[in-house]
Parts: sequence; C-alpha cells; structure tokens
Amino acid sequence: MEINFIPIDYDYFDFNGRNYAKIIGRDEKGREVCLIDECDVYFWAILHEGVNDKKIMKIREKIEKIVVEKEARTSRVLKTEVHDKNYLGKKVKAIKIFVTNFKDSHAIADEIDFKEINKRREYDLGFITKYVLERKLKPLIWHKIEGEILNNNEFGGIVNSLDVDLCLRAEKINELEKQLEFKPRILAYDVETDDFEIGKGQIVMISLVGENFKKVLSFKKNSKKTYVEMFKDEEEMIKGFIKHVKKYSPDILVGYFSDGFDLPYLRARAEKNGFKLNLGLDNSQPVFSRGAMLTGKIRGIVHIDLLKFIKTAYSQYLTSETLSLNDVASELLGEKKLDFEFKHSSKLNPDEWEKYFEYNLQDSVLTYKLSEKAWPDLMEFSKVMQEPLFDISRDGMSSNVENYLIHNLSRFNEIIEKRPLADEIGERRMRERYEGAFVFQPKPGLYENICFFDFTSYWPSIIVTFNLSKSSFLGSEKEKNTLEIDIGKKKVYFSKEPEFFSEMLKEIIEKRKQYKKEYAKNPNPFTKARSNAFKLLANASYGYQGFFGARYYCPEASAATTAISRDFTKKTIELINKRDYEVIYSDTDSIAFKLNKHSKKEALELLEEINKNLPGIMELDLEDFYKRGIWVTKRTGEFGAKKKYALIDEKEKLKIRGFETVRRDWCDLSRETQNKVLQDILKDGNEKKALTYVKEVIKKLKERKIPLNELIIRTQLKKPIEEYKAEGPHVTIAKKMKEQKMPIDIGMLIEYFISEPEKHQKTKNGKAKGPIRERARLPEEKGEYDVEYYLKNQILPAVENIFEVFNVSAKELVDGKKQMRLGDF
DNA sequence: GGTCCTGCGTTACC
DNA sequence: ACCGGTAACGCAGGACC
Repeated sequence: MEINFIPIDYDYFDFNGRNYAKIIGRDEKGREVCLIDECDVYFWAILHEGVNDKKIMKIREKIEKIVVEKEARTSRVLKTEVHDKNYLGKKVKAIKIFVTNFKDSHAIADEIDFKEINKRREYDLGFITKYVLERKLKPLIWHKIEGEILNNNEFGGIVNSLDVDLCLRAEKINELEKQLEFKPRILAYDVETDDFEIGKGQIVMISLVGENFKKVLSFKKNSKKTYVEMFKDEEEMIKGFIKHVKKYSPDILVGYFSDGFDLPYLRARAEKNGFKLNLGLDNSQPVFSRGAMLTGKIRGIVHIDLLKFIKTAYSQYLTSETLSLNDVASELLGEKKLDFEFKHSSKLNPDEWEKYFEYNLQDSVLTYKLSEKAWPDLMEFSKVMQEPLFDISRDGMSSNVENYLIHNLSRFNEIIEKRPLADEIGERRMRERYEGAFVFQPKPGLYENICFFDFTSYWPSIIVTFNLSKSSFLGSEKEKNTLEIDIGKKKVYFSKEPEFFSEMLKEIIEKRKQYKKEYAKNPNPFTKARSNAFKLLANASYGYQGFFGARYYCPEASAATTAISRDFTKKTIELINKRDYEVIYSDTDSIAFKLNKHSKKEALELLEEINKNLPGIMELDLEDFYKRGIWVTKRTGEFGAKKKYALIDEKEKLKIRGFETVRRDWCDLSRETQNKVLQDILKDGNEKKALTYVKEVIKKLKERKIPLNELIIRTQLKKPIEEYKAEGPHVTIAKKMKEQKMPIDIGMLIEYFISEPEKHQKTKNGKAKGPIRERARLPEEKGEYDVEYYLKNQILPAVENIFEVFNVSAKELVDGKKQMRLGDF
C-alpha cells in the first residue's frame, strides 16, 4: 500500500526488547494514520589516535559480547562497524555500536571503558531525534510511504487499541517533491474551577472551541445558551469532555497555561472521582513530566500550551506588559477576555452564571484564534528544527539552536557532542562572567539631525567571520596561523579552518536573508514565519555558546565575540568622528551621531566606505535618520545615563528607550506624564508646553483629582515570598494577599499604591518615616494615596532629568519659586 | 534620628 | 535552569555620627 503522509505526533514503544517508532499523522484525504517503523539504534566509541587495526578488532570483539540486564530486559550489542568520522572538526576513527534497545545505550556505553577509547558519544540522544535522523521522516513534511497495513494483534495488540483510520508498517519513506497543503484540526479548551490549587476544588465548567465548534460543558446550572451542555455531575462532565475531544479528533489540543493548570486539574479531578482521563488515542492518560515545569503529553494528540510557545517565539516582539491571555490576545488579535469577577460557584446568581459561561467560552475562543495565528510559526519551527510540535512548542531558544545543529551535523560527518552532566553544569555555572558589549557614555542634551547606523546580526556575523566556536577553539596555546584574541584576563586562540558551527550559522544568516526577500516578494504568514525562525536562530547562536547547558558550550568563543565587537565598534566611532560627524551614543551594535554640516547622502557614502573595509560577512547598515533626540543625566552623578534616550523620526514617530515611560514598574501617571513631556519636547524642541503640562498634573495630584488607578504600582513577584532577603513593598503586599487567601503565584504582577503615613509613621515634623512597604496598600484597600510620595518618588523623578537639559530645575516645576527645595511644596 | 553607602531586586537595552 | 552581558534606579538595611 502507498499513501501520502504528514507526520504530526511522534511516540515510541518497546516490543520484544526492541524500539519502534509510532507516528500519528494524516493522509491527503484527512484520514488519521498511524505509522509503525523502526531504525538502527547505535552510538559511537571514538578511538584514540594511532590505535592499530588489530587492536581495534580485539576491542570490537569485546564490545560485541556486551550484554546488559535491566528492568527485566536484556540488551545486547548487535554488531559493530568502524568509520572515519569527524568529532569537533577533527578526523577520528570511531566504532559504531549497534544495540537492541536505545534505553540501554548508556548502560552499554558504561561497559566500554577500554583505554584505547577516547570518548563515547550519541548515547544521550532521544529516540525520536535518532529516528528522524536515521529515517528522515521529518515532522510536518509530506512523505510518500510504502508499507503494509496492520490490522491484527501485531505488536502485542498495541496497534489494535489505537483509535485511528489506518495503521501502516512503513517500508519505504520518501519526501514528496511537491508538498501538499496541510491545515491541522485544532481544538482549544479551558476549564473554570472553584479553587486555584490543582485538584482542590471542583471543575465548574469546561469550554471547547474548534472549527465551527463551540461548547461549554457544565453540571451545576442550566442555560438557555445552545452551546451549553448539561451533565449530571463533575464526573459525567469530564467524561463528556473526553468524548467530545475524541469525536472532534483534533491533531492539536491547545490551552493557555494548560501544562500548569487545565490539564493537571482535569487529571487530578478524574483521579479524585476514581476514573481515568483516557484522552490518548490508545486510551492512555496524559503523562506529566516531572521537573521544574510540568508538561502534559497526550498520546496521539499534540497537547500545546500556547503560553510557552509565545514566551520563546513572540515575547521579544510583544509590547504587552504581561503574557496573560488577555494582554496577548488584545495585542495580537485586538480582542479581550470578557469581564468577570471570580466567585465560588456556590455564590453565583443566575445572571452571573450566564456571564460565567460566556467568559469561559471566550477564553477558548481567544486560545483558538491565537493558535491559528501561531500555527505558521509552530509549523516552521518544527520543520526547521526537525523536532516534533510537542517539543518545539515548549523548547527555549537554546534547544532550538541545538536541535538545528544536531539535525544538520550529518552533512559534516560529525559525531554529536554529549550533553553536559549535572556536575559539569554546576562547574559551568560557577564560571566568571566574561566582558560583554561596549556602551558609549553619552553627553546629556537635546540633539538635532541624528543618524543611526547598526551592524546587521553583529555577533553572529563575528562568529562566522572569525570562526569562533568550540570546534575551532585551541585553548591558550599559541600555534602558527591561528587567530589570537585578547579577552581581558588572557589570550585565546582559534583555528582559521572553517568548521561546522560557523558554516551552519552562515547558512542560517543566508537563509534568513533569502526568506526575507521571498517574503517581501510574496508576503504570506509561512514565508514570514520561516524568515523569522532563522532570524531567531541567528540571534540565539551567540547566547547558546555561553549557555551552561549547551552541548557546544564555549565561553571563550563568546568572550572573543564580544571582544571583537567592542574593537570594531570603537574603531568605527573613531572613524565617524574623524570625518567631522559627532558620535553621541553607541550600544553594542549601534552608533548614533550628529550629521553636523553633512548631508544624508554623505552619511550614506561614509557607510559605504566603512563597509568596504569590514571583513567577512560583517556589515554596517543604516538604521534611520532622526529629527531630534534627547539624552539625560543619571539620577546620581552628572554623567549621561546609558540605555536611556528618546528619538523622533521625520514622520514624527517616537522611539523611547529605557525611560520610565517604558518601564512597567512605574505608575501610569508618571509614565504618561513623562511620555507627554518627551513628545512635546521632541516635536518642536520647546520645553515650555511640557512644563505647563507637568505643572497641571502636579496641581491635579495635590488636589487629589487623579484617580487611584493611575497611581497603582505593579511589580512582579519573581520568587517564593520566603526567599526574599530584602522585603520590598510588592513582597509585603503578596504576603497580605496570601493571608487573605488570594491566589499568589510566582510571576504574578503585584499591584499596590502608597498610602498616607499614619500617626506612628511620621516624624515630629510630620514627615513620613520608616520603610515604604509599611504604607503599601492593595488597590481595593481603604486609605488615601500619599500625595507627597507620588510627587517625590513618581512624578518628579520621571521628569526632572528631562527638564534639566533645558536648565529648568525641579524646584521651579513644583511652584516656580527658585529658592524652594525639591521636597518642599 | 538623620545621612550615607551598599546590596537586593526589578526591569530595561541590545 | 532551560540564550549572554550591561545598566539604571528604587528600596531596605546597616554603619556611622
């Protein structure tokens, strides 16, 4: 039998001690297909240099006799072969050791401790990764499969228990030259519960949204809404949920924070009610991986927690201040969650019940729409990294870089480096920090006619141009014809021979350029997503080499990369100044300068001149021209503050960096006031209007005409309350919330305002004393906001450095009297 | 009780 | 723990007078 097949979910099982891949996907008619396949399972023993053939034969004989007994399973070596391979770019002889079961690779590798063996590698790869490498059945790519239909009790009945349309034993696998269309069946879900702690309260309702499919399942309250389905009790409702999922037969079941809440909650309630949450295509329950972060896996259905993917793939592009469903949906979809104030279900009136149903449904609607929006990125990530959707939807960028490397190393005949072990990770984490980017000390002031240059993919371009990686790193010993880099404390050396890391990174950068062009020519979500995947890979490659968990960890390469970048940036600044421009700022890969008497055209000619002299793939680019820009002093000291400036371009568009305006831990009033001030000043360079505006705000504040919601301060709780050495206001509030049984989670934004000091919180002269946290109040708590605090700690700090540029002091701001001091008003 | 300094903590920039 | 270093700045908390 022959079918066209697109693999979606990858799994494996053991039968008679051997490993089999079990892949769920679709054929072109949309039928759900299960493919059973197997592949060679092996790892490598790399020989020391100069071991003779006779010795190798002896070692092979010994290896071939290895038998390991483990968990009622006997694993053995099937055969060995000798190959010429590369390891970290160097030619090596290696013994390829084929074993019966990949799970015992490690145990068998442990038995191979002969002195002729230098390293053992690739016993730490996951089976699915190995399988994709060996059989080249790549995720979300259409393949032509030749195979035999399985329908009886083959493989001990595993096949028979599967709820699929067709089950095939794969024989031949070939990628289709012309790829077909594929649109996954996606089902979004969301649960509402009576308690926030997993499994503690009942699940009140469950919503499900798919294509032309909307349901809210409940057992507590009837509704006239047609999408609400009633059940007798919680157990029946959850069983109804399972039935709907099975009937809809989704490729992807998607939730928002569902790894951490919805799925474990469903599982816990099923357990409490004494039945199985048999969502899997083989009727298995979801499997939760242990570890810091839970992940819920359902066999045969790809369970995706969209929050995790949004974190790695989108958060750098999002301006929303949290990654809550509401914030993300309103930014990406322009749609919000419905308003609903949480109440225990026993306290809801009929009206509130109806609202609750709508609210619950809307959460799934948003999750569904977000998943449709994210689908091109999910698909391209999976295709580029060649790992299943389940994994890439949860992986961080370091894993993505590593997976890309792993799946492309065979082109270099490379044996894959091992993952660091726990003690090695510990050591790596202890290492000293290396020096990073150069940041120019700006002179405070208002500048006109500014030009910004930036280096395109600066660090990646340096890694490629200078060949900086673990496999080119030669240590601290000087050799002939090597690259010497001074990284501060010592000199390090790199080979000039091209090697796989920089070669691959070069490809990544080229592909990014190519797909970017393709997207410009033919804009569609998939070309955009592909271009973006390569962009993110290139950007993460530098961080990867300095990341303690990386297989190809090389902090010396990272240190050399930043050392070279500092050098080029400083040299370029010198050159620009020498040409009678004036550099006013620079951070990492960007340089800002005044055009002075030069024209824009001349600046572009200068750019060309600089580019002619840049080596390799390094490239300086025009970022933009700006009409005006402002740099301010640091709050302490008279120097210009780094990473804090505001620009306005020729279309009057503001670009604000680092200012309180863009910091979420300042109250809205100070952020908005500062924003207005920057706008007024940059638009026509006139500070008078801004001054009037600020005075108006101060007046309103003093008269208490500013509503409390503009004075709420939001700070994220970053760790468990007990772990704080210094208790800031947000920690005090978090404690208070916990006492009031409000849900407290790490990562939450804690909201509070500062209230007026009570009698015991004042000094004799009536000034506030003691820690500020003691005056922090929950937004709904009683008490007046403290005008003095907001003036001194929120409004003035946000604007005084800006006015200082115009020689307007903070004293004048408050009431115009010159002799008054900052705090007196 | 006030001032100064240092370290913690958060959030930004690139 | 889940990519790196650089930097600003509020607040807590202790030293010092």
